[in-house]
Amino acid sequence: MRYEAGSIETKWQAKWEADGLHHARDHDPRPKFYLLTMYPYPSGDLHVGHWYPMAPSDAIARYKRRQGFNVMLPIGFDAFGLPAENAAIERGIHPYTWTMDNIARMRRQLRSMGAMWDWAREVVTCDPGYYKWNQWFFLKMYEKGLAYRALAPVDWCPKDNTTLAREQVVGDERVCERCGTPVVKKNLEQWFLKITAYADELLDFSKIEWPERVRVLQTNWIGRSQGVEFAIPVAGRPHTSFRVFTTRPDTVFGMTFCVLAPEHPLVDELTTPEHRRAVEAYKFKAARESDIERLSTEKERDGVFIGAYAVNPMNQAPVPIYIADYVLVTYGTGAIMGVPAHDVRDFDFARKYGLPIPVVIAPPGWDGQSLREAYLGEGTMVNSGPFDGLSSQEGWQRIADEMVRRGIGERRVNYRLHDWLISRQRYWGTPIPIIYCDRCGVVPVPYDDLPVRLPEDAEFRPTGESPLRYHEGFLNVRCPRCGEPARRETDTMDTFIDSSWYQYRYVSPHYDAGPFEPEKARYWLPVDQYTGGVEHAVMHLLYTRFWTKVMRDMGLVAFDEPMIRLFNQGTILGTDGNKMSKSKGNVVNPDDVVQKYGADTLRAYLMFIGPWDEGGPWNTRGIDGIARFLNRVWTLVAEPPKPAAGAGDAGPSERELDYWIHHTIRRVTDDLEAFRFNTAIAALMEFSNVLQRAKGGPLADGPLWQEALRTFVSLLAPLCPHIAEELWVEHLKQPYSVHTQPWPAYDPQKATAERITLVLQVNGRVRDRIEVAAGISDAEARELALGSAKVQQYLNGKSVADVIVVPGRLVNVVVT
RNA sequence: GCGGGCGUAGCCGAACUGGUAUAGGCGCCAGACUUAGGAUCUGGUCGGCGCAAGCCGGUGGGGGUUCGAGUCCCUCCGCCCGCACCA
Repeated sequence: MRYEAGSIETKWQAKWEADGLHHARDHDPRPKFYLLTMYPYPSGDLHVGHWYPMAPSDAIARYKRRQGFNVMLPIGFDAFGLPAENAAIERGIHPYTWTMDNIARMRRQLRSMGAMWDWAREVVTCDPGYYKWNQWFFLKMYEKGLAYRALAPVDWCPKDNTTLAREQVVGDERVCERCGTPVVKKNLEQWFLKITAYADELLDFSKIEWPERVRVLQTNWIGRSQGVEFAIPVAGRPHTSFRVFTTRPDTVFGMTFCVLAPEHPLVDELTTPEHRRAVEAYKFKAARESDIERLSTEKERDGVFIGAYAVNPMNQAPVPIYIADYVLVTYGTGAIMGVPAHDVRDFDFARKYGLPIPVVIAPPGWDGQSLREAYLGEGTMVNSGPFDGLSSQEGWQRIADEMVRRGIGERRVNYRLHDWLISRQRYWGTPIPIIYCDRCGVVPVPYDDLPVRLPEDAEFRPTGESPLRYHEGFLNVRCPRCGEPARRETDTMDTFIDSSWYQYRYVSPHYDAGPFEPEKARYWLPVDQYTGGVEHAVMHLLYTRFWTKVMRDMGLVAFDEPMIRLFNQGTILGTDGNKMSKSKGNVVNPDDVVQKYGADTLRAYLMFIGPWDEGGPWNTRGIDGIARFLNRVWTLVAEPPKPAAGAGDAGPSERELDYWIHHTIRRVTDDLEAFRFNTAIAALMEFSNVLQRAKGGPLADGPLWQEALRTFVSLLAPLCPHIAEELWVEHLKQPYSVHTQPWPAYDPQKATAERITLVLQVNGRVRDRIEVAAGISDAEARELALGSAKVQQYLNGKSVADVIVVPGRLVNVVVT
């Protein structure tokens, strides 16, 4: 009989479901284990890439449960976002309909995997019962000053006449994904969350076990730098100055110019009439091109003199003021001191415009000549007035002290991290619960009025403008304070808000008195193990850490980090080695694979491709190997031994079979513990090959044989849950369910082979291999090695300098 | 440019703290069973020389440490992924 995956899988899925086998109970004496995999976005483009993160995490969940944990493995959908709205604009389907249809399709498809998801905890973020709490959190943050409104540069598409979300700006050319027009920056009033208030704490990873890679990415993204911010007066204007930030106050005497960002607020005021034309032209160019030009690595640094001069506060030297787009308005103060001798960019700039390049930090052994390139290292201060002769490190502190003493500057820490811009000029997202009243100003929506619901009867215009701006019923509202007519905020929230706290909602998805039920949260939280793609390293994974710290400071949770451990799986690629995409025609549809091979085969294949964190290309032939393996497993367990088979081979001895049982338990246990699914499956394949041989021999059908089969099926169960259940219950006649049986334990004694191959080397080269008892003493091993005829052959009269014995492995005879 | 990672058979990949390189799978070759097989089973499969026993070479190149290096150190080459004028 051939193994019929289809009927077996649907049968057990139905029974598990009916028995509530996968429901995670809130009150349970077992230790809890909260395993979370990043929830999927319900795009219409379903492929096997959705299974790749999911199947192994289900195997972990099943393994952990067998280890005695009360495991929660929830599932939900990241349901807000741009593709739904684009479908609405392009095809006239309402985003809600589009999203819910996709979710329905995905639910069915995901269920066919046979994973132990607790569907009773499902969370869908576009449900008002969910996004109500986004709004609640927003209001709480607003009260604490963590949500604020400010003018900010955003990406703007001049053709569609609308702002674009980050994700809508595509390609190296940074164009609008819909019309291909290059985006520009535009200043708009936007809502921000004050993530920078937590920048320093977010740099502390001591309470989590996350991959080095993610920690490095987050650290760089936050980009902490220490320096001094100080004021530079403008020449001839006693009351005008601008501030600059520097990490090198020790170089301040080398300043020969200043640069303001083109968008700096003082530019217009300081520009002299004869330079206005050039300045305006440069500003225009910078606004239109900065983001595009930035991509060319060899872009020449340029700028424009604005006609005004600044005064170096340390030596009163006047220096020209330029604008240049290499100075960013978004970092530091949007202005810098130009010290060409000790900064690469300033050096290039000074060369281009013929500005002097005086050395103020002498490199060790400096000959007094001018520099060929900027010198960035430490050295001795020169040309720096009273600070001459100091080391640059000491000069750093002394000049900083002097600036503080004179009240013109202070020590400062700057971050690359910006506050989180959450406003989206989009319909399909959580409405920001704010009302604008002409009399009362910015008024938060009262908590009792939450949720602010998205109107269903929205009109999606081809221009891409948010329907909320034209929806009279949504827009017009009474001010909650004075009762006069007012307007709603029409922007919605970034969807990364949804994913910042979804793990908390799974704890009590239907709870109505708060984002989650405190008592249950105390039991389940935080997440013990999180898995997902590394592409979220500096977005979602940073935001959710921020969110947790805010919740902690609100008294909602008592811990500092949302997820203790993190694992980043790789990406599954198409048969051509490229990322799977519809346009490339290399997409593998899991439905087809399940139809042809069954879910267990697909699961095992995905885990067998290679290390989980590396991903890899889909290989159509490779899955045939797994299908053959499961067919052999089926025959092995379900069909009675045939005495005639394997006549020439007596198979393993009883001791050997016992060894294989315990050896395999150890290997599979260690591998699952470390998420090494590929080698766990290889271990099972080896075991099955041994069992195959045993089946033809005298051991078949004895008690040890039965134990071997039970062990094999038991170890296979987390990886291939259906076939294991079928074999366990129907053929081995063991109690339902294999998935609730204790994980097999191994006996370390039995897991050690009785006899081993001892490698004999002469000067590190293998010369002989002999089979010996595993427990052989070093002295015995030494004697056997020296007694080996082959070893003797290589000794050949030379004197033995040393004999190195590695117990259980080898003997190396060193001769001279 | 800076940061992180990687390089092992024809292909995907094993190899724990340095200790038999290439487990397991794919593919390929041969055989068995078959009317037939792209089904199934069995055996073989790093390269060179050799009838064979065996010898030699071999983990991107070169060098080093060590009794012993895929693993550690230096250096070069190639590939992938982030960030990219951050003052």
